Amino acid sequence: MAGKASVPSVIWARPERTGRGPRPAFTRADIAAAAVRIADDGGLDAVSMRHVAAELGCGTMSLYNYVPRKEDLYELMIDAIGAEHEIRAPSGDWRADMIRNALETRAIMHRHTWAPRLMSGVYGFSPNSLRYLEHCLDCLAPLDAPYSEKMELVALLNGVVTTYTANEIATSERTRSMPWSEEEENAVRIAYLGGQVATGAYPRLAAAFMESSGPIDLEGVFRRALERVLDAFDPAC
Amino acid sequence: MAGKASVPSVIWARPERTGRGPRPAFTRADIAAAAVRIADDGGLDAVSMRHVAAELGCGTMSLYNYVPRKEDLYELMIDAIGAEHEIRAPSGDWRADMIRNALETRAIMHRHTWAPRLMSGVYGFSPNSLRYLEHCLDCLAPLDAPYSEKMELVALLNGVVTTYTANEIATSERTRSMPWSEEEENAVRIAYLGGQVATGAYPRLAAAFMESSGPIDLEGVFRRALERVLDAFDPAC
DNA sequence: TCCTAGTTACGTACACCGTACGTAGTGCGC
DNA sequence: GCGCACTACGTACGGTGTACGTAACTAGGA
Repeated sequence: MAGKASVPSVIWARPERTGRGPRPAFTRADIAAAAVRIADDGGLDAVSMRHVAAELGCGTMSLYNYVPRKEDLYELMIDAIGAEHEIRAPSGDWRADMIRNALETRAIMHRHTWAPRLMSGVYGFSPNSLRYLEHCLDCLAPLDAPYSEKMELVALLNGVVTTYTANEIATSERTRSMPWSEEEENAVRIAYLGGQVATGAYPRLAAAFMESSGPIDLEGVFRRALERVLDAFDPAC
Repeated sequence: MAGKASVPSVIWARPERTGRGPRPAFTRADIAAAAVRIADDGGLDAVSMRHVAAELGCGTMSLYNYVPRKEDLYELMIDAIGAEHEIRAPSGDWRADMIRNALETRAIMHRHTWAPRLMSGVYGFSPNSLRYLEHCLDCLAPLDAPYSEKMELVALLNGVVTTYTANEIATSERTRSMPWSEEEENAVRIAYLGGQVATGAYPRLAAAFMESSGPIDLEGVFRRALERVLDAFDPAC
């Protein structure tokens, strides 16, 4: 009556099995693990329903019993790597704990370089996401602020971690995938960017590039950004 | 010798036309405009090489003369909406100027809701990106800091704008696309999330949801986040 | 001036994608 | 024990990006 999908579209809202008919051959964890394995070596584009089904050793369409749409498969993948967060008791120093959490998230994303691309299209209420969110709130207990503000902190921090790490991964993959890497860096930055700057249209950019020296320390930039975000929530600042 | 692609993969590094053979029928701007038009009504998934070619009134494979790979089409799209930034002379108040820039970026993204999804896979040195970056550095002239720090400010601010706006768009599209919108919100948040919380496994989350009241003011949250990030760079704080 | 090399234009073809649909087999709840 | 809900999966359809081959065209060098 209301269209094709009369069932909640969020996969976490439907039970894993209902207890009728033959028992399912796989768990969601199995499927997620297979998909993650494929994405880890082969990239996100290698994750297709056919491919995942083959990895599991079943027919393509059988997968649709477990995962109604491909988007839900992505959801399972995000949840699966969320399990890699090592939850440990808060130390009492909320800044240190949150920095640790952020660095761990970054490490996970570097381990699964497809993750940032998925992050921005996903629901965010998977079991492991809830677990991680709960843990963050736990770490933030010493901070005297309403929960709404703590939620904003977590959201902001996660956003910064995601965008920064996405950038790191993008640049690293760009230079890795090119056979000319060094030459490309020169050809583009000098011939094009340098060419643009030399037109005089971008005087401040030109000055900025003059000032910059040597390769930039990505982790340093990342940590500094974290500190700044945390500063913004620290009453002691 | 070195593989299939012996030409720089960044589209901005190759000239728009080379002056031999029949003159091109379209400019990059034409192509970008067509793609943006398609994405605006029809979503990003509607942007296919065939579709864009049809919109331009040419054969599919002709498009490949202008745009070697689809990824480059995305690059053109991002650059095209970057032109919507209205560059105006800095006011002297760098905080106000940067907030204006951020709000404008947010407005552009709300006008082109597919933009955030593209942002994290794109080179970032398109002409209009350079123009915008130059403008930001211009606005930041009154701020006494090295260029490296100003670059970090711009990066952090852009990251925050992108993630926040992406979230806004994601939630708004989720509730829009569902016929049950209100029911879904209840079914999921109460039946599932509430169910999870009721297990007692997430005490802090439970407390947070108890505390939350009424719908949240998205723009308020956004502005607050901006202010916080700027605080972190303001020597007067 | 003509020739030729580099471009544009574009149709065809291939491999792959998500998934709607139909059919067959299976085992729990009544 | 019956029936129904579930699993399993083959086939098929309409779509995708793009490699390749061919024909038309035009600017630079002879």
